[in-house]
Formats: sequence, structure tokens, C-alpha cells
Amino acid sequence: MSAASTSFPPVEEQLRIILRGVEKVVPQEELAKKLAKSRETGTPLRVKYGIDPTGIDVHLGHTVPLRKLRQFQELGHQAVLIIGNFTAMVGDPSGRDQARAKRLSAEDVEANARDYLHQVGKVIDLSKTEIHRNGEWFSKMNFADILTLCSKVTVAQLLTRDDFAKRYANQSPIFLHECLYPIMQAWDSVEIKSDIELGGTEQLYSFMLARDLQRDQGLEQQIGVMSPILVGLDGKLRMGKSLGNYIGIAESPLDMMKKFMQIPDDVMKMYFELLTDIPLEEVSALLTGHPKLAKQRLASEVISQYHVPSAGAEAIQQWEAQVSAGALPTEIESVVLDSALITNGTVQAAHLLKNTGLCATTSDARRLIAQGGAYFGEDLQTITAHDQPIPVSHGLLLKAGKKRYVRISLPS
RNA sequence: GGCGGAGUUCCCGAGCGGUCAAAGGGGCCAGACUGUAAAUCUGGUGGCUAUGCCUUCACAGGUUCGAAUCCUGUUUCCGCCA
Repeated sequence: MSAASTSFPPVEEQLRIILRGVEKVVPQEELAKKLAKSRETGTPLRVKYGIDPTGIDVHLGHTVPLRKLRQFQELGHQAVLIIGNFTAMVGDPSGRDQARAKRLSAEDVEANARDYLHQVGKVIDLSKTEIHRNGEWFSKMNFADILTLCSKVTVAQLLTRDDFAKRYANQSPIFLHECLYPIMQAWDSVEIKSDIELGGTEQLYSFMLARDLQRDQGLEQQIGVMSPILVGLDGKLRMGKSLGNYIGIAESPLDMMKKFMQIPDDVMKMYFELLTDIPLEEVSALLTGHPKLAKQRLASEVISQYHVPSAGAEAIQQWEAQVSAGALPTEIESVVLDSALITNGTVQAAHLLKNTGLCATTSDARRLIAQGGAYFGEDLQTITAHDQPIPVSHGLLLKAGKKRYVRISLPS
């Protein structure tokens, strides 16, 4: 990794890129110094980003720090990715008001790690990334080493963390192994001699602890570069799989487009800033225009990052043609209808909706019909009564609510 | 270990012997409006062979014509004390 020949852009320029969409840098004043020194000596900064391989479906929320890592790469710095195969067995308590329920087996962790690397390859350049599993060093530690490590941290320090403090106040359990998590994460920084660590604002404590440990070991101290938490489609809670408010980077362009168009207007600014490289002046201009156009631009920009460059523009067209114009989706699920339900070529409406899976129960189907939200046929006639006999034929179209469609398939 | 309190429908939370499938809020669903955004308005939100029937109020029993509501045991959680 001798990048001594690399010539870095001027510090000012680097800062402009690095600070975009960043909520907090600690210590703020050291960043410019570090960049300047790196440039003078022609030494790339070692930029750390760590994740726990807990079976992640990478979504846009994850891409925020990853994109930052990529920006560092593009500036000529060294990306160091830490796979927390060892820490995954502990479970990050960050931002959690409750202890995690389950811990993972070594095999699961390794499989997850591979899967994860495959996914992040879409965001960062893996060929220029140094990858470590923290089991490399933790698996070799003995109890004495661990005690030494623990002696660097006081309980009072641990309790300065918001999440622990909150749990402590609520008398919720804080397990000892969770207390070790930030220490381990900090030790990773010592091992790989990081200059900069990337992550969300909730990582502040660990980042600071890493500095303490680095100083303790006579190393240069890292700087924490923290991104804000990306909110999900609801515009309120953090984007996350369990909340179902995410856009996955593996989703199809049209699916992504649909989701983008659903986000509340006021989160657009954040999305533009964190998920695209569009200059901020241009973003402001976009935001003063029609929100729909701005949203389309945003979506298209992001979609193109994870698909072919033309995918964004195509997705807009598809969305306009299909979704906006109220046309039928291209793919409509086909459901085989149990022929036992059919009498004289018809099926009672409520039963039809239930059996096609459009409604969970017959009662649910009756409600939908009563509210005028059930339609059938190519001309989407509204079903008016739960016992209305619907003539069924192969390919019959059914619609429930605004966007759920199904076609009947008759067993031959 | 002792004492006290609590477990209600997806979530929070009323109910404290019949009028309870169970108030209210959140969420979610549908309709109107719209940029298939937000906000707003309206309605809905246990199941079924459906104007009736069945199953729900931690679990198991019991008292009553009748229990989510009272009693007993079990269990989980919380508070206070040791």
C-alpha cells in the first residue's frame, strides 16, 4: 500500500467533500491538520468503518457512511473495513433501550460477512479496501489482556453514554458483555491504527474511547466523522429493516422510484445531501421548484448509482407511464383459484377476495367491499356487495385498494 | 427472601359483576382531496357457512343466572424493603 506517490487535492477541497452531510467531527479542528500533514507527507489517511455482520440487507441508511468512505477513497485515502465477526457475538447496544435478544453463531457470522461484502462492493471500491475481521486480534486475547483493556474504562464513563444512562435510569438490564462492546470497537482502532473513523452520531462514545486507547498505546489519535441518522420513508424514524421503512440497494429501479415518491417532502433535503453528489446550491434550487420534480431527480440520481447510469431516467418514465398515469403495473401476480368455489361460473365477491389473498379474511374482504375499495375486471368496476356474484374467467383482474392487483388463473 | 402493584384486542391505554368484541389515542386499511407526498376530512380495524353464531381481556381452576371485572393457584413484569 505505498501510496506515497499519490497526490492529494488541496485540503480545502478535500474538506468540502468530506464535510458534506456530516453532522459532527470530533475533534473538529484536528481534521484539517491531519489532512494537511497527509498531503505534505504523501501518506494516505487510514479511514476506518466497522460493521457487525448480523445479516444485513444493505439499504440507503447504510450507504451514508459507506458513501463517505468512498469519498475518502476517491480522494486517495486508504479505506479500512472492519468486519466485527467477534463483536457480532456481543451485539451493539448503541441506540438500544433494551439488550439484544439473540447472539449469533460463528458460521452465521461468516456467511453474513461474505454476503455483506458482496453488497457493499456496490458502494465502495473493494479492490482498494483493506478488510479485517476483528476476530484476528480478539480471538487471541487471554483473560489478562481483557482485564488490562477493561482497566482503561470506568463505569462512570460507560454511563455517560446516552443509551446506557437511559437504561440504567429505567433499571433496565445492562449486561456486562454489552459494556465491553464499545471497548472492543475502540480497540479495533488501535489495531488498525486508524486516522479517521466513520459512523453515525450514536457512535460518539466509542470513537472517543478509541482516542483514549490510541493515546495510551502511543499512537496518533483518530478523528470521528459522524453522519446523521438517515430517516426512513415515514420521515420520522431511522431507516431500518425492522421498521419496514427502507429502500434496499438491491431493489429494482421502479420499486425504488415508487418508494422515493412516497417520502415526505421535508426529508428530501437530507436525502439529497446524504445520498447524492449533486452540488448543494443546485439542491436548493431544486427544492424551491416543484417538489414532484425534485423528488424524481433525487430518485433518479440514487437509482443510477445502484443500477446502470440510464436506469434513473428510465425509472422516471416508467413511473410516469404506469404509476402516475394510473396504468396497471407491468407485473401482476397470478393466483390460482380453487375451482371448488365456482358455482355457475361465478364466485361470491368476498370469498373471491379472500381466496386470492387480496384480503386476509372474509371479514376483511367484506369491509373492503363495504368501503368501495374492491374492483374487478379490466374496467375495474367497483364491487358493491359482499355476496355479489363475480363471473370468473382465466385472467380476470382484481384490485384491492389503490395498489394491490391480482389476476385469476384457473386450473385447466 | 419480605411487602405492595400490575399483566386488556397490532401498540399505548380505559374498563373493575350484566347495556363489553370491550372507551380514547397511535398505527394500519379504505374513500375524498393531491404531486399515488404531507396535512386535512369521512369511515373501518377478532373470526365465521353472518342481522345470528363462535373465540378473545397472562395461564389453570372456582364463585355466580351472568366475569375482562370477585376468589384460589401458577407464571411474568414492576415498585418498596432486606
